[in-house]
Amino acid sequence: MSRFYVTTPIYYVNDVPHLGTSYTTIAADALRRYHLLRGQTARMLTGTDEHGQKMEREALARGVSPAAFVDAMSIRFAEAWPKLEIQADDFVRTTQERHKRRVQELWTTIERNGDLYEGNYEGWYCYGCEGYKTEKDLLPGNVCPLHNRPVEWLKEDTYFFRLSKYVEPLLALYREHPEFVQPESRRNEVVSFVEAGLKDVSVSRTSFTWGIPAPGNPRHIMYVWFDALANYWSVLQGDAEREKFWSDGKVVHLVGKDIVRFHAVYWPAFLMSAGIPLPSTVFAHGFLTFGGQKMSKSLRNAVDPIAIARTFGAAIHGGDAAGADVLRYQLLRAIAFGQDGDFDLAAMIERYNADLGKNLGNLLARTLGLCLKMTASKVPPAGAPTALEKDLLEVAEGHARAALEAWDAIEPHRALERTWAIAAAANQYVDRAAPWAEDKKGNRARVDAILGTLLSVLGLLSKLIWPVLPAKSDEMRKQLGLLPLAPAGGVDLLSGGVDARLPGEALAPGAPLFPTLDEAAARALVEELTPRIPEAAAPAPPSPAPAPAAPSPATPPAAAPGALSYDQFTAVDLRVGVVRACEAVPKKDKLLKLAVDVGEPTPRTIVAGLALSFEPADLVGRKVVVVANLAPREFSKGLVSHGMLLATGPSDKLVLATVDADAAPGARLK
RNA sequence: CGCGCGGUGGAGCAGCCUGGUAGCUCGUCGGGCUCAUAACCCGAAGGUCGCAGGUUCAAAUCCUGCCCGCGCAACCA
Repeated sequence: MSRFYVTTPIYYVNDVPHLGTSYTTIAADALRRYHLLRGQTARMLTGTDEHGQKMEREALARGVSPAAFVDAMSIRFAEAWPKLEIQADDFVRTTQERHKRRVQELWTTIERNGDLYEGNYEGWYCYGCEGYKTEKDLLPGNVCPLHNRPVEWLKEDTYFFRLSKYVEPLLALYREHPEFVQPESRRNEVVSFVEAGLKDVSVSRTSFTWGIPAPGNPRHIMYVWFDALANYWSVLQGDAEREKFWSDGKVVHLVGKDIVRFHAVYWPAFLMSAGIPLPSTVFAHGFLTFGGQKMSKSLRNAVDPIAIARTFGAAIHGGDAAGADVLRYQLLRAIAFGQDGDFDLAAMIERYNADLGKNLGNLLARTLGLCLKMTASKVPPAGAPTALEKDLLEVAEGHARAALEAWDAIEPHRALERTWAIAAAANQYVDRAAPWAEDKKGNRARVDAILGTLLSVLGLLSKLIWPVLPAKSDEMRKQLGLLPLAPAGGVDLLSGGVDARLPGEALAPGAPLFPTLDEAAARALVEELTPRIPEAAAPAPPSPAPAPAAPSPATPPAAAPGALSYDQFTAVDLRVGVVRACEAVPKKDKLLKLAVDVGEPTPRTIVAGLALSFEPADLVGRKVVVVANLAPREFSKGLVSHGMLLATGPSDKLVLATVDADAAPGARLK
């Protein structure tokens, strides 16, 4: 019996379960269910990534221990997924002992095989940024552009992994197993990245403690990616049956396209080094937009997939599970898996009405309605098939086969397209066969043959939809007088195509499976589900006053909003400046780079978004008001602004704040 | 030379890897049926597959160049 093992990335515990992570996790669950239906032993893993310096800081900032902090955060993920009808077989947390122990073993193996060596990571370190800078990030004189002060050359002890050794083995892997990275566009990206050569990577840090210590040298904490990637493998270890998923199964890592490189380069290299078999496939899906808008951080937090499921479920009188099913369907049907896509509420409702309501739902309702009238809601005796029945069955089984192939190729959108083609064919068939006309003619045998065929096809459909719409599959099967699917290992429930039903079995017609939403209901639903983004996102009118260079999150809302103390005001160093030179900034069509004399030995470089309102030449000689003590801001390599000009108006009709005639450059405003 | 994605009937998309009558959903128009969730079925209108070259018997599909959108990145400091 073959094994199938699918994983999602482990989500950074400081994040929330949003639409993007839900998308990956739903896809993983659908694949798990598909393989179960095929009689395979299928296993799905998701979890949370809980280590790292950022986590440590975050916890300390709240005055709690990192361990307590991640406990509280992780549970939000564990609790979210079942609400979307996702049933992971395991939920890994990188802070779990079972994981840590195995990662340390992995480390030891790699070290023993000679692929780890101690060295030190050297670089320019900015204490302000708390991070290393590369040469190109720096201004002449090795000054950090953000903090306007010199960086220091620091050395930190670290272990390196000999990634450079694996260029050829990795290229061979991609060549011999083109399915290892999918889709192909991502594979090309990875191949060209590796072809450009690989440098050894630093895999430990000594500057923080919240992580897994290196065996034998606990001063070193494993770099988070080393720790995190290993989860897919670590949680299977120690149990003979579970280990077989890795050693003798198909292993699929589902990832977002942003983290392909880690999964398709680092991870297989680690495994090669340790002599552990490689996963079968790293499949990268695309990114989602929401109603055509990019998923900004605030939007991402505002769009709650669980609320969408709940609200939709209520709107169709089906409960949370029904709503989750519809969300799952929309995500997997409307977006080509592997490509970027848009999630649009109105489109979801439209597709719900069309595909789920009018096509599949109505097919079930009309069939059961016919049976109620003509067979007393019992499965009729089998009848001799005519060309109509043969055609339908042939078409249905052809689509079913194509759907299975699509699932095998990890193309849920195609699998669903083919599945729904069966329902469409069955609707056509009802019209052609016209059982109501046969009934009027008193042609019992024909009526029985037709309705029996429809019931069989509906039975097939109830199975094909199960990976994506598990709750609705159960409901549909109940109405058809069938038990809910409970795939048991070893039996391929989809190999048989259309199964005939036993005559006499009772049907149980019920409420519409997918009641359609009329225009008013649809509008109300979109209205209700459209996220309200907190006021921060509202476009602020251009203000002549600079925002105070606020020590932001430390002091939250308690203080009177907007009111500055006198001291705060005087902290803003406003000075008179004279523009000495001005030029456009290449490739930045809104920006001008100015040299402004503020009474200092050399004019300051200030970058301002004035290009839509002024020609560079018109500004030379103008007297302006400058915020002189604003933190420097880097726009691109080497282009740093040391101050801000005051202006007002829309961006294409700005008016500069200025002062009367006599003020000298550098004069302070008060 | 920053990275990536896209441009296919009115709207939204698939097809492109593995060239061979341009497909799906919605919308529009006409008809049918009456079992069904104002549903379903049939038919029609509507497309220079961004542009220009090239390869080929044959190009939406492969190659080259260009144009136009969008996302990311450090574009109002």
